[in-house]
Amino acid sequence: MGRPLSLPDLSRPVLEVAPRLLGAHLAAGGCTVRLTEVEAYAGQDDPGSHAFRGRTPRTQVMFGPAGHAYVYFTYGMHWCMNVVTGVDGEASAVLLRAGEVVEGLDVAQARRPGVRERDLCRGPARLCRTLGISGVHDGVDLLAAGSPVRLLPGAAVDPAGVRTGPRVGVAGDGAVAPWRFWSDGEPTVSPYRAAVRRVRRST
DNA sequence: GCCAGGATGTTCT
DNA sequence: GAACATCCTGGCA
Repeated sequence: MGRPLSLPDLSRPVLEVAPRLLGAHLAAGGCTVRLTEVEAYAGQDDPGSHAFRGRTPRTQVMFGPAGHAYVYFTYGMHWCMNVVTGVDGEASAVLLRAGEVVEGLDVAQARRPGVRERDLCRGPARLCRTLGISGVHDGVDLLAAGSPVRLLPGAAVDPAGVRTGPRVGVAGDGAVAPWRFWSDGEPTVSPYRAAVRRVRRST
């Protein structure tokens, strides 16, 4: 702590930007969230990225300039939000996995009745739901003053408290880059759940 | 408390 | 047709 409160240059490489987004604030839907867990997706270099197989209508925002929101719909009912990083055309982004509500808690709890405060933004889909983020926010400029979703400077995080981990499920030939970043000791960071192949109900 | 399984629609092969 | 960067509910310890 104690470092000046400022946002990282989002046009830098995603693995550099991701840890520096911890502690930043995300304001939307009358609430402000302090980011506590993020995950980097490096586009062409990450088999787990939506953009790995190339540009599609769905992922075209990831290929655009940094500072925009890439919001996608998954599992039939959940929205997840990324912050596009890197230079134009690189398709890298940072998935916002978890956060803590620091402003507008009453609004958040009204939107999510019965949910404990620490669970409001514990998980990428819950974070979006609590903030009211959906597909209409796909591609918005997070740095524009008039945007419905804004990324703002927050509380600087002690680099020593930033923990990293390789993503399980992504096969790496040799060393695997630490894709996930989270603030140590944050109750809003959920334990990692190994990817399980879902068995679909037979038709 | 933890674990297993179902839900639900868009995207891509 | 199958996968999917997930969440919620119910059952059991």
